[in-house]
Amino acid sequence: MKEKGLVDFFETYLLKKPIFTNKLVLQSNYTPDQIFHRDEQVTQIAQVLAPVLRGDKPSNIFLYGKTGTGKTLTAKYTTQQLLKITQQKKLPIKVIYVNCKLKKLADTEYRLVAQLLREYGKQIPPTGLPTDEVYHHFFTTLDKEAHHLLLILDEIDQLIGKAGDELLYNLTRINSELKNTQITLIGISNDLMFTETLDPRVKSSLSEEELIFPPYNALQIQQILQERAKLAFDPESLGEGLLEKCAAFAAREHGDARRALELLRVAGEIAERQNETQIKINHLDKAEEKIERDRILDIVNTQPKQHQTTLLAILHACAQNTGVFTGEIYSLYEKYCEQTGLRPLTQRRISDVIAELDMLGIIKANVISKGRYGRTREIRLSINEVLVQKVKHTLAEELGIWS
DNA sequence: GTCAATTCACATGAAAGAGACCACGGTCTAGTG
DNA sequence: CTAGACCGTGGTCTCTTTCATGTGAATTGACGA
Repeated sequence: MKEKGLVDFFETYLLKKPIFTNKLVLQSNYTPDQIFHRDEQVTQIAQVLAPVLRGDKPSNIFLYGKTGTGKTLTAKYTTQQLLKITQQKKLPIKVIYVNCKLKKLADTEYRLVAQLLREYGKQIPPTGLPTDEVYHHFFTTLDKEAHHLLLILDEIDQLIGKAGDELLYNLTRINSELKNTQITLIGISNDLMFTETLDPRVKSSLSEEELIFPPYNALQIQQILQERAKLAFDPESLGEGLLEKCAAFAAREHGDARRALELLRVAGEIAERQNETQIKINHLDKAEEKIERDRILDIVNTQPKQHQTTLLAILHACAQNTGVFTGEIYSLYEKYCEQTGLRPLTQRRISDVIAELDMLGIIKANVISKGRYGRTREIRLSINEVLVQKVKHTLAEELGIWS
């Protein structure tokens, strides 16, 4: 009577006292009514943007800070508050938020402009049109109705990395070409060194105002967690010292509030799944493990075959966590390619693939010079042994390599 | 022993090609009145 | 006459190759003490 068992399960599930009262609050896209420990930044942004209310063009702003320091949140919050006023007073102001990191959405020049046009209700094909034409379309759309556009470009470094800074130059220049409409850019970046790589012209016009978001400290994260936890959980379901521990975890990693919230959410899910009514410290530990494991496995599974093969070669070569070099990896990789019938890529490409895997945090690859014996990358694993075995297994299965 | 030149094994950059995907306009074809 | 199928052209985008240049310290070998 399998069916009966399942019905029972669902029924008892419903009867059970839920741990979460509102899970959405812990999701990263949630904007709370009140922002903590970012008063200074909120006021500064507000001060810079305020002229827009009188119809003047505000300076462009650039927001820096590591992940989870509340940049996006603060920018969204401030513009939302601004919009409340403009709607009351019927001022023609529009805010568009674009996350440039989202693949297939806004990670190239064409796609960004197409995405902006979509915000204005125009349908633009995902590809096929010349970029000039899309720009032209954008210009006429913008200028048709006099208004002021606040354009928030999140993770702008990703966009520039791929599309070049010409795009920003075009955007900052638009204002002189449009008659009725003005654009103010709000750039957000995780990378503090980002503007150094920009064309000086772009740099000076883009970062007329700069704002740095310092990491939260453990106490601040704790308060943020407390406020969210009030909304997200039943007060009794939080174990003793839980939030403190959670905050400490996150503070260890450069004060990443997003991570702290995720940790709390996953810990809650684990507790719920284990039929417990309270989240305890050990759930936090498990949550941390699970997040890391899921992240790595997710990355590994979504990599292209060539990357997977390269990674497998690295995993096998770095058996005792000793450093290995690009050359060794490449010959092992070639062997695997032969086994699976995959066409091997050139060493040049594999060199880049290794660098990409490094960026993803699965391996650690440092360029070292061995003097007379050349220059190469010394590659080490940066995931723990248990996970290595798991990844190896997944990859071997995926690629059909057994050694 | 000192110091500059050499050398290795790649790293790193730039440019260009291949192939997938897509829009658009023109042409062809079959169905309809 | 018209809607839909089909084709060629021209565009973007990603992944890859090819060619060229760069790099940093161990090693080598000339030189002088």
